[in-house]
Amino acid sequence: MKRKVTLKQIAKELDVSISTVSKSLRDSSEISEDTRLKVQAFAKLYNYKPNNIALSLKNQRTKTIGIIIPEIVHHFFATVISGIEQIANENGYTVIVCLSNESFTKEVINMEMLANGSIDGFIISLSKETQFKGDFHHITEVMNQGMPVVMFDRITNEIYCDKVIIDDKHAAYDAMQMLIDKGKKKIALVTTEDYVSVGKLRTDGYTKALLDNDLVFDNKLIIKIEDIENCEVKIGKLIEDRAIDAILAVNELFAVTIIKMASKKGLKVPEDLSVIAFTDGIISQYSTPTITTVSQNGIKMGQKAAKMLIERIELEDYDDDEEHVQHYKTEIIETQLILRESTN
Amino acid sequence: MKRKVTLKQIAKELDVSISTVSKSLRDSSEISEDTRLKVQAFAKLYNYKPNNIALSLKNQRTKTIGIIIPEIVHHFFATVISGIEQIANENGYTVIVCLSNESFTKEVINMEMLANGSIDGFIISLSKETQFKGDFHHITEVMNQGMPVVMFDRITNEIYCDKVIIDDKHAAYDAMQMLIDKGKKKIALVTTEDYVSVGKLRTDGYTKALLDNDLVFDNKLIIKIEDIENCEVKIGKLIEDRAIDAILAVNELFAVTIIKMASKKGLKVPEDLSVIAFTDGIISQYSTPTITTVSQNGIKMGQKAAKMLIERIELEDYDDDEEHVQHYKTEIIETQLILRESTN
DNA sequence: CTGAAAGCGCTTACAG
DNA sequence: CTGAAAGCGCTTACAG
Repeated sequence: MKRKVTLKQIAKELDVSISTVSKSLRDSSEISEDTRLKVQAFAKLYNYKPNNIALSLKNQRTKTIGIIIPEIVHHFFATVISGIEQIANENGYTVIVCLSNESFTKEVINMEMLANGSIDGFIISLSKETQFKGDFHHITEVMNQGMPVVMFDRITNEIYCDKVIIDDKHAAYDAMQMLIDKGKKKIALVTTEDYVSVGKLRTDGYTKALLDNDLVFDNKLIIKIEDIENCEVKIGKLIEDRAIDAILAVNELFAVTIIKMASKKGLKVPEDLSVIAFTDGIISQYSTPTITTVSQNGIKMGQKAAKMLIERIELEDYDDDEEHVQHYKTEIIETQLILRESTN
Repeated sequence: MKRKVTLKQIAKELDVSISTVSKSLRDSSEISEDTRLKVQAFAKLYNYKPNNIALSLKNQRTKTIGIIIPEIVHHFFATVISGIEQIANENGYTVIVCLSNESFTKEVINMEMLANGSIDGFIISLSKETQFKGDFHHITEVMNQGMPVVMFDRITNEIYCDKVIIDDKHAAYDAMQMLIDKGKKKIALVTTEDYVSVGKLRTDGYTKALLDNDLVFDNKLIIKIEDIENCEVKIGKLIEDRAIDAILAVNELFAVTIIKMASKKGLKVPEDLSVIAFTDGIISQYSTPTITTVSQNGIKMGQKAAKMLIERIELEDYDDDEEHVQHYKTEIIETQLILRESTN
């Protein structure tokens, strides 16, 4: 079992100083070609690789990005990680992933844990509980320590930082307009509770589309679902009682449940009922019928977030400490309406 | 912008030595209650938290686990990460995730990157390309350096280390037996190429079940799919030409495609054709009809893998360096047949 | 009871 | 051209 070799060992073996070894390996012109080559050969032979931790401590940079998301088993978040990871890798960064499991406390603990030197910056999507409480002190705290943060998807306007989102309101509006253009008159909305930022925005878009088109806005056509487990009854009732001709759902799980319930009640999708969902995930592609969606390009969101964060990190290396103008940006990722079988 | 405070700063502020501060904060009995409390109060006020990187360097332990998986957008892998993360967190570990994207080279690069001090151990599921090449030098290398590795799901027998798998062969056998008991005679298998370890094992189970039940084994009923994109034709042909009454699919994407193609060809599932899939993911629950699956409990696999790794890491802290007997284990996670609408 | 020193693995300004 | 020293932030055996 040959443990990893260190500069010290190489130095001893070659009977030179540690400094000489270090400089040789970094191709310093200070060192004679002779010893430089000798050291390099030896290092190669023993497969020397500098210790990341030591470098991190020395450089005060870890070259790693901390990601905090509510759940990894949601396809959308997995997609975002995938995008982040790609850009991170291209730039020599690695990625630490922590899950809040929608819990405020776990989100805070994770952030504090990572903030103590483990990472150079955060990419975060807030947990439901955090959005509900409206307590963002953990975010401000790390930002005050000079650690850059970019938020995506589930954000808050109370924090001023880099953000990447889709234009949820606009996207909902467009989806609605499409349904309205197809002649739908009585369109329901199946959404989450208002404290989830994206849910609220999509509701706004829904409402605006109705009003702009002089259609009746009926509160009873909006149902807000707390958790997916027991939504079937609510959805069933909606379909039964209201004689609606289309539904906009804020995620594909809701949409597929709607389709199931519709079929149980003897309604055909899309003939009797059109369905559009937010979040273009696996389910939409494989359900029967396939589901028309507003695609949130998670990969792109992740890529963008990673780019913004890395830029911020590496910018800070220059004008360190200086109270420079922090020009934070909010990037809007374009959505796309992907037409499938659930609308006609 | 108050940057993170260090021991040094506290020491200076309080006009004591760094050692005194350090000891005070660790409740050392060497220190007088007086100064201990004073230091602790000050540290609390300034929200002092020890720097992880410095601790890692000092302790030669990072308290982080490196995960390398082929893809994060596969629900199964996301589940496993979720399980790992949970156990890791409970034990004070964080988790670094790297994706190989099914590429051998990326797998190697990621491993080398993490092996240089960033983590205490690996949990890995091999990329397809790695399994195809049969080149595992990167694994042996890190193991030789004394870094524990546990492999899950996509493993290799050529490496002797801790492993956690499901009994793929047995699970396939059971699924087959269930179909056979229901009177199915002509059962097809839709699988991956043989170099994917789990694909091979499931094929073995399929074959054995047929032979044990004195049914005809027909090579034409096995189709091997390289990638999901262009499998529809192959599957369509299978259904059309062979007059089969059931199909075992090695993942749910294949299964849902089978169902789609069957419906196109005018066959009803499960009336005309029963379908069972490996991997109980989101799709199986939401497709129409819902799909009977062999559930691979990813959460449990992740938990088990994390437990094994942490145990190994912390065991090594004791008998460091000693060439102790390395009693590696292979844990088998139980699978379960989840009956749904795609079988009758 | 307190603090100086050594050390984890590295880099780099400085001396010789 | 080479090496000793200081330093990143911490801990701990040892001296006083």
